[in-house]
Amino acid sequence: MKRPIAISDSANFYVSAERIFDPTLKNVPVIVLSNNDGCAVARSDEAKALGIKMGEPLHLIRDKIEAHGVRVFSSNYTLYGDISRRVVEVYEDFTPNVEIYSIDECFLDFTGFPDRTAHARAMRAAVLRRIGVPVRVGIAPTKTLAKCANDIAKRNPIFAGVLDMMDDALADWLLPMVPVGDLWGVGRQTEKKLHGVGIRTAAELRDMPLRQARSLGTVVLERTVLELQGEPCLSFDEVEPQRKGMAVTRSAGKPMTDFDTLFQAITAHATRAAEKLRQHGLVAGTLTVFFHTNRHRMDRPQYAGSRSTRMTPMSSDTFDLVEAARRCAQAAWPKDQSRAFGFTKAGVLLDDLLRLEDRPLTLFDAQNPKSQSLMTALDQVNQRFGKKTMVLASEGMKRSWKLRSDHKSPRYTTRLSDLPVVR
DNA sequence: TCTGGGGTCCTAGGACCC
DNA sequence: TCTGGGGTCCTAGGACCC
Repeated sequence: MKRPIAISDSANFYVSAERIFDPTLKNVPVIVLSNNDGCAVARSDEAKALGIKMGEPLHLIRDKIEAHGVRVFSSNYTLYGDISRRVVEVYEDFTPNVEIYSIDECFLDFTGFPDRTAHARAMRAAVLRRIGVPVRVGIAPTKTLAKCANDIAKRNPIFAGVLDMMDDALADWLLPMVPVGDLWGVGRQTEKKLHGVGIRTAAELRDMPLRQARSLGTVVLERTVLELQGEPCLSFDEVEPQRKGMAVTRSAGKPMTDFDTLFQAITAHATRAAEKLRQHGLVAGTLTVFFHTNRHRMDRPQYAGSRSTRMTPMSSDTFDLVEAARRCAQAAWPKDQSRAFGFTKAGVLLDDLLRLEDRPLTLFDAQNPKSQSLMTALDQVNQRFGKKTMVLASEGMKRSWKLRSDHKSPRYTTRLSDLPVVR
């Protein structure tokens, strides 16, 4: 028995969110800009009709904005996050199993509803009534097909925002009309390759031999083919996965030419990154700093610098992160002083994230005068991990006692020379 | 001159997504 | 002159180990 998966997404979500609080925005062209007001990241249908493209730079559309009275907004992610959460609450009244996929999309388990279309219509009406945001729903046996159904419902008003594609015959009828490049997981590169072997529609991709899909693309394309055939390869997952990395990056209005200016930007990014870590209750194990010149200006000297460092111990402390970022920035700064580089983009990336409470215990820190004695440290290790714990001394670690999670039994290492003298 | 057969881990880069 | 920000996953290749 196939399990029906629905995907519900909001139309032009950021614009819809702005419209909730300002009725004068209805039926007029509206766009929402990216972080630095650099380009359009959301457009109302009316704005799309004017030919304003996703990600189009603001300076290229100024004429259109003036000529057609397009209403322009800076993005307000706090607001969008709040509205997103409320929409999910409504979904939860219609199914117990909700997987949040993005700020405006959820996968919903529609198992057990005899009339799925009616159920989806009722859900749609409830979201519109309670939150004020229009949503569209696609239903199918796999995520890829559900996304596809959602897309078809979005483009064809005849479906009134809901398309149930659980029926094979219906899928057989619709898939030949879907361009292969519109599929979830098929981007520009893959589309080009598929066109090269004569595959232009979703139906043709569905019928492609698995082996050919694998060799033309990767295991990802092979999974897409299977999903199109109705075999689920992407699992429905209610629990939010632990995030793996985090980034704070910005473009600079004016090119940054000296180290102090760049470091000011890096400091701001590292500070923001530390806040974000603490918000999520996380600590970072690796920090990377990068910065580069304007890549659209190949006539100017180009330079891209980046450096990573381990955070030992793992931290979400602003001072720790800024200090690590400073060392990285200095190390990555160009040695060639003869050329003046203008850096227009810089960022701080955090990796190897861990929940604060899962962080390796730092029991002994040779740099810290208050650090505990070796015996106290051993006591704590034994208390926490019992007799299975091994405590080793090695040249491996730089500063602190650290749980080596890659070993089967917990193992602590420290530098021999860092061991305190035990009296 | 010949040049094992496993592994693992790490990194860079590509592709895709919202 | 201007041209966003924040994520995930996959692969290939090198280093290193026994």
